[in-house]
Amino acid sequence: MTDCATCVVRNRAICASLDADELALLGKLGRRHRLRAGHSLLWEGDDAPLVANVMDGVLKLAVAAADGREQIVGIVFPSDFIGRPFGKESPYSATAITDVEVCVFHRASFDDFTSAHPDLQHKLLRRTLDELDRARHWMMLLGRKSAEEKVASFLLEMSERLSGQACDADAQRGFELPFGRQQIADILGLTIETTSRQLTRMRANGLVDLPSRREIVINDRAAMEAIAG
Amino acid sequence: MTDCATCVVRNRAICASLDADELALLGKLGRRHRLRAGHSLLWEGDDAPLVANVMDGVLKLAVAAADGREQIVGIVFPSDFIGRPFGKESPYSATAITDVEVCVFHRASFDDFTSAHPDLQHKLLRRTLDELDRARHWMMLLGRKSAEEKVASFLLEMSERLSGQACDADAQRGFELPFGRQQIADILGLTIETTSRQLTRMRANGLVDLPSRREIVINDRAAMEAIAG
DNA sequence: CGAGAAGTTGAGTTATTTCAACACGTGTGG
DNA sequence: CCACACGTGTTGAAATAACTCAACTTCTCG
Repeated sequence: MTDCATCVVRNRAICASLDADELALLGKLGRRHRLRAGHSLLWEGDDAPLVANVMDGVLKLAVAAADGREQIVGIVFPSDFIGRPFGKESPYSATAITDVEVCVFHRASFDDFTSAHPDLQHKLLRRTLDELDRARHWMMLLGRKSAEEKVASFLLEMSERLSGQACDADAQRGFELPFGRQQIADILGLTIETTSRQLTRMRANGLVDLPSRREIVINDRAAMEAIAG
Repeated sequence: MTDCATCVVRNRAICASLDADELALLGKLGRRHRLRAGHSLLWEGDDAPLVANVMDGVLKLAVAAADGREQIVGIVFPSDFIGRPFGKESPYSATAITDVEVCVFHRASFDDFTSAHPDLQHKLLRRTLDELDRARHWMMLLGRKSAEEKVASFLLEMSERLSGQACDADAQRGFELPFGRQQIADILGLTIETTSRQLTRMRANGLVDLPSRREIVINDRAAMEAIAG
């Protein structure tokens, strides 16, 4: 049994809509679970018997082609929800990018619980609507933006989403990506070489500093926004 | 006042979850409205004071860049839902592609009604989850597929969604697109020329017939699926 | 310290875009 | 009924952004 009362993401996750009694009930359904970087929680095309809340770490949602091409279609941060409630196989895989801690539920029992708790369902609807907006916004990037615009947009979005709690200006200027270059390429629909070249060029122009492989410092946010288009 | 009892899409739209009394209530909130092809119901970035169900016709959801580039991020068919419940400005425009008949609600009153009717909310959640899956699937296409694969995938998806009611094999082989070439290009993240060339090539290979500008006949579905990847 | 993974850089190739001309079809007015 | 003009779609040639392949460099970690 899981102790929702001490959950680190409780006030940000969908569970925030529940009162103490409901939380206790939900706690009986959930199991905390650790996942090492590189391991998957859901597989594309497989029946998905579970849903989950992320407590710590980052996961990617990805679709793969037969020949190995991969497109990352979503990034899951702490307090985000993973999975496909109400039936259906999972249309994408969910794989841990860092070591991850999740709160896992059997899909069927979570579905039942959700149906009985309209507030939870409402919270889930709002989140899904937000995710849909984000996905559609990303479609514009994938379909119509140049490599340079893609990288600039990516850096700006990550600087915002990674700040999370600490949303002061400093945290947004410098941050550490949880992704390697190949993963950035898979998010942007580019090759690893093009991604690397764009970052190098931005560093040469003084737009960013790259203190280490995964650290990014945005020197000129306004210029970056102008490039992102 | 709108008469939901005689609505042509009632059993397919989200309203299907409602009983007679609830339908009558909802009917008081809704207004039927006609929209000519080319006119918009929502504008990107504007506050969206309404939501709607489509009764007849087709609309596009699109995101535009300052320089005129456009990406279509969703296609809305009869019985589909349009709009962004629960606040927020509309992140995309919704524009009629054919003449359209919609059932429009003030967003605020629709939100209230939804909150009071968990079944409706449940239906809305399921639809939003489906839309999210579709959008993510499309992200793979936009980010990783070649022009040929894009066009093949598009034709197959349209053959399925346009069949709608008449889902016999004939209706899926030949169908009439509600889009012009430019709109197909905006859906696929290509130029109009590339789109045209791919279609011409498919006709030359005997994969499709193009009896008129908007008609498509898929001759070899299996081959088309192989190309779509 | 050494080996392997991850990232960068360069040179050449290619898919897609861009720019421009042309074809088709349809509706209007002479 | 024909001519013409406009919107839409097609085709061709040239330009280019991004990809591919390959070598090299830099980190990371045992």
